[in-house]
Amino acid sequence: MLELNDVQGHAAGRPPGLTDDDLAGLAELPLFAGLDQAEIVHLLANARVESRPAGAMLFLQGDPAAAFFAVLAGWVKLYRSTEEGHESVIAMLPEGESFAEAAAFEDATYPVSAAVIEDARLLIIPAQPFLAKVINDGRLVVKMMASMSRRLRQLVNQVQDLNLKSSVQRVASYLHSLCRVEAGATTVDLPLDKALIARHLGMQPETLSRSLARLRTEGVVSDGGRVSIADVAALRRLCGDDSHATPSTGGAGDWTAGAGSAGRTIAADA
Amino acid sequence: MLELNDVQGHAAGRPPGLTDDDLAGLAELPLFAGLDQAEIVHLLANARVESRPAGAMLFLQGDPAAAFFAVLAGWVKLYRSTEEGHESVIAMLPEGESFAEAAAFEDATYPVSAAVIEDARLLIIPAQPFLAKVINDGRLVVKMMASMSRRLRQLVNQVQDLNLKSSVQRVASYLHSLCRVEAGATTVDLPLDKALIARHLGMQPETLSRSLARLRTEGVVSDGGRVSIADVAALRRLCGDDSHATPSTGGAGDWTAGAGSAGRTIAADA
DNA sequence: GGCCGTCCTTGATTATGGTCAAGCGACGGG
DNA sequence: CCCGTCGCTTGACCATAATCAAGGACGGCC
Repeated sequence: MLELNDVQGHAAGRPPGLTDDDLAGLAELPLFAGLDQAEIVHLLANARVESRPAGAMLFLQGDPAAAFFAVLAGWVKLYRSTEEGHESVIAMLPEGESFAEAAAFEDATYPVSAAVIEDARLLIIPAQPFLAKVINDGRLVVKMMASMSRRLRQLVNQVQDLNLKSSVQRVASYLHSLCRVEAGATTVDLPLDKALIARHLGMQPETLSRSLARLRTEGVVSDGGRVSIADVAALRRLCGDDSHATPSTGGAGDWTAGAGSAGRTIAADA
Repeated sequence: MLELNDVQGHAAGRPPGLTDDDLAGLAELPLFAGLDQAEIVHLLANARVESRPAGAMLFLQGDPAAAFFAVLAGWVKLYRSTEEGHESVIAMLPEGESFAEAAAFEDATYPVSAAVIEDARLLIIPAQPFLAKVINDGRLVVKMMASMSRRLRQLVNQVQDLNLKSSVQRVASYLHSLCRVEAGATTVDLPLDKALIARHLGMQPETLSRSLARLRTEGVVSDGGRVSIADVAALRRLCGDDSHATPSTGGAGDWTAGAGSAGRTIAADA
């Protein structure tokens, strides 16, 4: 468990350990988009950078939410688990994603647990000082809300997909979300363990395996972590995202946050 | 479809049709909690009240989100549907709930469709003027974010329940969320059609029926819309909400928004 | 190289829930 | 009163995915 309570210290300068690269990355976060570096550094007074190895717990569901986070490098998962060992992965977050803003700004507890799934560098931002600065700045408020709104949409998608898509369709949607092209052939790299992806898609690893096998007849060939797709348009047709009223959110089911293999999924923002 | 665009008019007084009772109800909304009536009325300049019969559509997924809503009376459902006629009910909202704030404040589109499921009176609040007032008021910003945060938690719960609970457990959780007592025997009234509840719980009506039948052996007897529960504590044990780290969110799986039979589930808020 | 991990796949079996179909009771209208 | 419809329940059957179990590929390590 991290020590989230030492809020004191270095009120002025840049958080120790935060590189120029990091700063450039943060500027891509919806939360900070459009701000210049000086403003960002000002907001991040009290923040700090920490490295955590894969497997490290960041917080448990129910912990008091004193801080929120940004992933500078590596991957983090948000999940819930039952005592029988079953777990539901709510989100897998790559470099360039922030999380737990919503929980932190309330004086509430984290609604999920968070763990590092690939060695990570994290920016840890104590909530209170950050919010004090944000609340009186209209621009920041809008960004903050936009961030939360994005999460809401992701979760709505997740609920809908769990309810009315088959496992094959969910896998197809996930693969489609990894594609960087609209049509034709392409190849994507699975960013993480298949077991983890399976849980994120709400299925067992065996089912993911079988789903990929079934997709082979549709021109989707997976070899290790590399998946080659003969026809992205055909793949999209398999997703079942026909809905009948969704010309909005871009592509397929939008399988959660940072699906893009390299992170930086970030949108230009309003 | 409602006409959301006539934003002009009655910039000063109380929205026409808004009764004292309504105002008292609104003061219970997290969004308005702690504000006096004058402030609320000021915020609601431009808002208006409309009555809609059961079955009326409020907006479709993908429509531009120009306004958000509060339910003054009746019930509204938020849902997604596929062209095959399958639908996933994201939320069922009773009197005293507001919805679509998140979508409206962005210049985005609604991520779900909304329809009246029980004759309703609605407060329709055009987003732009409302937000202009909110953004510069720290108190309101906090409330707005709290509202969105609550929604996030609900959705997280919904995802987790869909992932790792059986249909019987989901029904048990739902029933438990309707209980007003912590232990002992009680009786609850199902606020809506069983078919609707089923879809909200991510199952078919037949499965809901069968789940209730299975619960009969556990002291849960349903007769029409009335369900008598022999032992609430025993019911809670069936929910599977053991997680191993959730002393927080009060009771069981927290099956979405306004579960309380009479509406007014509202929390005191921070 | 040989061994033992982990990760992934595949097969066989089971269980959960969806689908199709029939039946029942309540209600409302002719 | 009869006869619709509607909402709900029940049954039979089937599809999907979970579970249990085994085996294979790969990589690290001695």
